[in-house]
Amino acid sequence: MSVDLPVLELTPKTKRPAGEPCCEPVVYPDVQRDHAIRMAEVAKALGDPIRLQLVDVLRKHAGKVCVCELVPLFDIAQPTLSHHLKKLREAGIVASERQGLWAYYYVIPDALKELSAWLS
Amino acid sequence: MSVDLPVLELTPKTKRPAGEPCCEPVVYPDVQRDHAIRMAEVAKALGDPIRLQLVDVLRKHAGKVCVCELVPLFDIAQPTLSHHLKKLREAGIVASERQGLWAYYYVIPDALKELSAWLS
DNA sequence: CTTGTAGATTGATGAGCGTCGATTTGCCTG
DNA sequence: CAGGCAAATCGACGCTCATCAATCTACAAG
Repeated sequence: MSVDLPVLELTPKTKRPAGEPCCEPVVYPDVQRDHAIRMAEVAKALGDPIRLQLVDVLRKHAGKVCVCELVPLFDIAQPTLSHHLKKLREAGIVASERQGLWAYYYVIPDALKELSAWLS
Repeated sequence: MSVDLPVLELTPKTKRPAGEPCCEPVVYPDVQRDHAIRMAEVAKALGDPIRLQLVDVLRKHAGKVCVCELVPLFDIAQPTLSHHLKKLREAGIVASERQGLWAYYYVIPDALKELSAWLS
């Protein structure tokens, strides 16, 4: 998990037959280590079909959505949905707000911005 | 893992106190099940810092990049890098081409398109 | 044919994930 | 206070993951 970048050597260390370079020297990653870790964290959270659809619902719906509305949308048990929402919360993609018995979830503005910008 | 969508009921099944709706009926996910699965597959592959940086290098570098140029960029063993490249291949993000001893990798055009479009 | 090298594969290990049933927590209402 | 409900947490299950050392597979050069 140690991605110590900026240690690029444009002339690779591995020996190779003289006069036969396998390819042009490569560009080293522009994305800094921290950004890569952050974006990978978001991508990982989106790496489950249910969580991706959860984010999709929350994004399409302006405002906050009650969990009790989300449960019947998916064919999974309530604790499993709660687990997925927790993952999205831990990834900083969504946030929640309690009001009495119900919990309301919403997508944090610009949470997907960095990854989106890198992808396009 | 069964996300049988289009079975949305706009009037949720769960009982609730009459006259006290917890929220407006929610929109059901626009993304079809297949698209969600496909995009989650791509997102999952990008959900590792090293793989994300690998894709970043390959994207920034026009043309194909030799594996021997990639190895010294990251602080991981060669089999581990090979493993990550395989994951990216299986996710349909990159492809490879062998020429003699060397293997060249490149990002498949438009492989990230769907996810990118959904994110923005 | 033998040696050396690039890259992929295998096997093992320890950690994490998705799922569920059961339980707990917190709040509202009689 | 007692009962009920929404949502979160717990505990357990089987499975996948990232990682490495060791091995294997092609291929090139002497």
